[in-house]
Amino acid sequence: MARPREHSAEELRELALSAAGRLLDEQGIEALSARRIAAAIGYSAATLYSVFRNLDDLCWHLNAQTLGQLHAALGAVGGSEPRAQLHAYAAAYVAFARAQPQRWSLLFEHRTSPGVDIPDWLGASIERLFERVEAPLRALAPAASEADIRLQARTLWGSVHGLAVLQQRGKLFLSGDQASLRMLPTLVDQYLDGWLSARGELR
Amino acid sequence: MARPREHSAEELRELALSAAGRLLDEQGIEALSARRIAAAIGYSAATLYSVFRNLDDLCWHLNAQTLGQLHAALGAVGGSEPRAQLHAYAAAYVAFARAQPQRWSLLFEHRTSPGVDIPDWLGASIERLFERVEAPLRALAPAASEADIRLQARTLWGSVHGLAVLQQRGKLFLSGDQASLRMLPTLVDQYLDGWLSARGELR
DNA sequence: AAAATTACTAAACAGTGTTTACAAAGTAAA
DNA sequence: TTTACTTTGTAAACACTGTTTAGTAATTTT
Repeated sequence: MARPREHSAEELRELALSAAGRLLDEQGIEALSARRIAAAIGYSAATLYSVFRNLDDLCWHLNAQTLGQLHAALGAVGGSEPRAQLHAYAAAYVAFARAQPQRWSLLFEHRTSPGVDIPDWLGASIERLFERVEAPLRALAPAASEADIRLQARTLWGSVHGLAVLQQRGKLFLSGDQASLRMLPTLVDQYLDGWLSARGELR
Repeated sequence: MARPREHSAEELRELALSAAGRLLDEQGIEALSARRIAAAIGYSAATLYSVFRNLDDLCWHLNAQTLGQLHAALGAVGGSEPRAQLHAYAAAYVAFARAQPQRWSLLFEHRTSPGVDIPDWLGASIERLFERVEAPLRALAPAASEADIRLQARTLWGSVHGLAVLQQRGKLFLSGDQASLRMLPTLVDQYLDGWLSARGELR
């Protein structure tokens, strides 16, 4: 009963997100402004506010996309043996951070206004990252309690994450360039060895 | 031979930094604007640019202060046995991140303009963090090569850093509140066990 | 044809970092 | 003492930012 939309709300969201993703990849976080995103899809900045609550909201949706890509990347690693699977996960995780530096840093450095919490669906998606790691851990130590598996998964993955963070901060922290490549298997192997030997399941 | 300064350049830097630190602690990163910092010390924003290259530069100096505090906190941990010392370092590191959330996140999340690298003196101060960890590691495995010690120190510290990062991102990543408290000794112990048992030096 | 409804935007507001032209204040020379 | 010089510090401008609002233009319904 009134002027029809140029694009549906869904389409608009999609357009804005893909334009924002392109801007992010090509020009970095600084380029993510309402006016620039809008201009890239031929709309005015104000229109974005009809499909996103604010720019933070748009960033969360961008982060959801990124998490999807990360899940896809992790899903693609072929795993025969559990330990090899964990190595592959860790390598894929760090490789993703290296290949998508802008998206990855938006994912973990995007500061929301104080008091505003991360949306639930995003937290749940992050939780799934940890769960991925739990399966191989269970296979490695079938007798371990679920609580221990959860703890081990989060500890191991958190520490892998730490290496990814330091890798991104790059030259400042690690002297050599391939340093993080050597660090990663060292971390995973030694951590698992320590865990399994304590459990008497090392072989 | 001209109008004397109200405060010397050194004093001004000092004043601005302490005002900025106060703003940061009390109102968060968002409050770190040139006009607000300047107003807090009774100057205009433009005056800040006579003692700092830009606001990024001011932030780096703030980060240098923070690193100083962090070094002090780590220096205060009494260490008898090497393994206990490493535990104490890790606990102090994570405790610092928890006690000074704003300063800590400015330290690691402060995005500099692309192409602008972190100043050398700041990188050197970060390097000293790693070196702190090397000493106990050397004591644990006197026969280990220097290269291995360096690798182990950076891997272990990087992973501790990862847990600190996830702790700060808080509720989203870890369900329980004291989860990171249990994760930390688990990580350190298992990592060391894995390393030492591979070297045949575990006892 | 008139009325109603919706899509979209221009413009405003309050803020940001940073630069620049300038006034004010003091010292040094005359 | 007056003039010249030098330096400090700032107001104001510029080009941005996120966000809101008032209003126009386009379309459908009556």
